[in-house]
Amino acid sequence: MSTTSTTSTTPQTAPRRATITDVAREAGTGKTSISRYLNGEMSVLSPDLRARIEAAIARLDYQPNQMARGLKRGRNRLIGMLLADLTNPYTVEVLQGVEAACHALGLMPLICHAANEVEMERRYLQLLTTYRVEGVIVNALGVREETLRPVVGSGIPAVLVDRLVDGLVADMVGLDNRAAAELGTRHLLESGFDEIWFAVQPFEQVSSRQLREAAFREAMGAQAGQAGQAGQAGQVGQVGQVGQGGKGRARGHTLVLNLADTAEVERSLAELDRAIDAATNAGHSGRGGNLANSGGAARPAAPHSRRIALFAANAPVALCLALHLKARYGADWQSRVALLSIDDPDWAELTGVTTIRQPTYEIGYRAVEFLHERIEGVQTAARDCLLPGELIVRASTSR
Amino acid sequence: MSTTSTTSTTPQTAPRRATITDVAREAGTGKTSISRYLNGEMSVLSPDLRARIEAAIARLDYQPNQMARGLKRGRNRLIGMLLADLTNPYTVEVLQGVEAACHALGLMPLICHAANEVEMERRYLQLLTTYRVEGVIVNALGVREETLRPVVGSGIPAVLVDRLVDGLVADMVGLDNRAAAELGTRHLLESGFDEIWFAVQPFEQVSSRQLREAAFREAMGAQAGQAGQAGQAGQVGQVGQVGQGGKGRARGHTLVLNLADTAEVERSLAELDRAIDAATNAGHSGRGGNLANSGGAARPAAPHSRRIALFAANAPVALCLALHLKARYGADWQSRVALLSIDDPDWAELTGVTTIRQPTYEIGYRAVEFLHERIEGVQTAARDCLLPGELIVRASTSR
DNA sequence: CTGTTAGCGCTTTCAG
DNA sequence: CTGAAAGCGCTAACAG
Repeated sequence: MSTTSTTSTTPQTAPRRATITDVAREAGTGKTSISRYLNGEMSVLSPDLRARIEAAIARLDYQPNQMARGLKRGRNRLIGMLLADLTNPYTVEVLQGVEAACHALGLMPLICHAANEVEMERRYLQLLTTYRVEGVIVNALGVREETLRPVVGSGIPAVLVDRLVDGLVADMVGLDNRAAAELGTRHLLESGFDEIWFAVQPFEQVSSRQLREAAFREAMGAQAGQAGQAGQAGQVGQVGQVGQGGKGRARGHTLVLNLADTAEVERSLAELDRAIDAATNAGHSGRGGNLANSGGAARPAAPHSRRIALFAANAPVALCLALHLKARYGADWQSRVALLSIDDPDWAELTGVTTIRQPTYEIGYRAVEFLHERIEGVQTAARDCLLPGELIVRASTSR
Repeated sequence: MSTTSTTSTTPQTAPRRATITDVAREAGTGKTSISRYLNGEMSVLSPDLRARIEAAIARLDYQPNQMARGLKRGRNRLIGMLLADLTNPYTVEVLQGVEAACHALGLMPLICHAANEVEMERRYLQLLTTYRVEGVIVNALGVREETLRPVVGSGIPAVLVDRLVDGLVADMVGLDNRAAAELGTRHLLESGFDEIWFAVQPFEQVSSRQLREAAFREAMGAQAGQAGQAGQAGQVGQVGQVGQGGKGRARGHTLVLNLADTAEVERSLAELDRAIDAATNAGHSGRGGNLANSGGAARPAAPHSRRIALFAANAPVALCLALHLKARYGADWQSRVALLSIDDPDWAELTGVTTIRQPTYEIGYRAVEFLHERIEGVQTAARDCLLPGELIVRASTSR
């Protein structure tokens, strides 16, 4: 690395940008006409004047100052886009839709990445407010009505993405969580798994997670025959009834994975490991040794063991599970447990994991459309736009 | 989906935000004092006045308008961050560093995602200019000096990330490409591979790709014994000399993968397949049928076959290769070819692919620091900051 | 210590 | 068709 450091501070004499006044002078006319030209009011300009202006602008390489325009007009075409976590492929994809829509509607998105920090979130929201954005699209984490106060309180329209915010009434667009979770669960059930673990991050605060988890439990309860009682929701809730390998009812569990806390994750995964070993009929002795069960190294899972599947509530959770399983059971972990995930990251295809793809692009696009309408003054009651997910079956669940 | 559409357009009567004038009136003083308060010039305010102002601000929930401040001051603390492709994990990681640095330096990054569209790139650069950002950090694709003209021409400082821009002299921070490529190549060589394919996107335009490819060729040429002549660089260049399985010199090839063109990719991959099948001594009758060379279809890799490795110039290329190989050779493709990639995406660990991790966070952080210095007027000659990559050996190359 | 006075660059009445 | 004048919300000399 070569980093010279001749710190010779001397406030650069930037070749001052041309202003509307300069152009007016250069074109031998008044600022008003220039302004008219800039705003496309061509019909009100004589061809001659128009030509002179055009020339002057070119000669001076003039570019109108958006800030100034915004100040005067009271609208700057800026909207804020608050993202909880760019590390999640979901977010990036939604963003693509947002960008496309903004482009189409002449808006400029101010992208703010909270990087999973509630504090950042607050800071950005506040910042967006001071920059007088015309609206905000929010996909955040700990957002409570209170956090959104500075913006919503200022009368700045907001539309929510993926999750609702408790006290707040606002448009929201996202996945049809209930349907998606049900779709996934049914697929697993139909594929004949006897035990399904729904892994999800702490969901008390996040509506989408809540809905997914609830729908999973319901779907488990509604298996084929009679309806089952809903299991209690807790660290590790239990849903449905025990099914003995064959055709009985499949068993359902909820596993909370607090990705923000390594120790907790560790504990949850241990819980899971125990279940897998049990279901799979294979004793597994910790990090050193392994599987000293069935004599022959034949198949990893004993013949009559229960088939177990993991249902990840989103990509980050799925990745966490996959990494763990791979570390524990080796490259061949999928022969032991199936994995299904909501979200469809690139490694899913590579790894053969079944997923439920969210219509991310459209989610982003619609969000901007909603926001745009609000900005234009539409007064409709808060709307919810729930888009369907698409099941992509891969090797993991279709052996 | 439920989307009501009672489009009752009625330009919302937003509860107008309080202005500095309102506060002044409310506090029974002049705007100047308010301004002073806002700018922390507390020492110049009597405790009494100060208290009144404080109260007034709170009462009115006043928030200074950044646009107006910027207009007056001539600086708005905004910097532009132009990204070529958020889909690439590298980009997101760099962004984290950028955000952290901005936070620390009191800057607000305007993130612009070109999504691999040269046109977008131009548009955004232009836009950033009109918003009068104080500087830009550029990580772009087709950027030629010309595209950057609007900004650099305006005297707006710019710092490049990852790649240089031909005609432009500006600070740049990125990976030490030569060292990284050499590191990777040497690792492969030392691991005993007999044939190495360096896969890279078209590199004529992108300095970092160029450097990586060149360094790869050099490293191949500099193998153990005598130096070998540099192979020609072309669609499929050849480097180094043929080595017969055992201890001879390893053979090197460059494979260009134009990810933007499916057909081209197809062709390049076919080329690669042939090589793999040949090296691997195994007839593989793919869906089209091919390789009618070696008779027996015995084990995937014959005993005395050459060991072949792929060296991907970055994550997108690596992903493309991995997906293809998996599709062609099944889940067990890694027993046939080894894969090493510059960049360390999450699926690398999951999949056991060896990588060279870039110090992404630091790259982003340094870029902002450089830019900040420039904004403050530092006049030093253009600097290059080359950070080292870290080799992360995984199963793929360490059997 | 505090207020008055000019604008920053642009849009928008309101008269020509 | 065209321009002069009055600000948008805020800061920065200058005087008190």
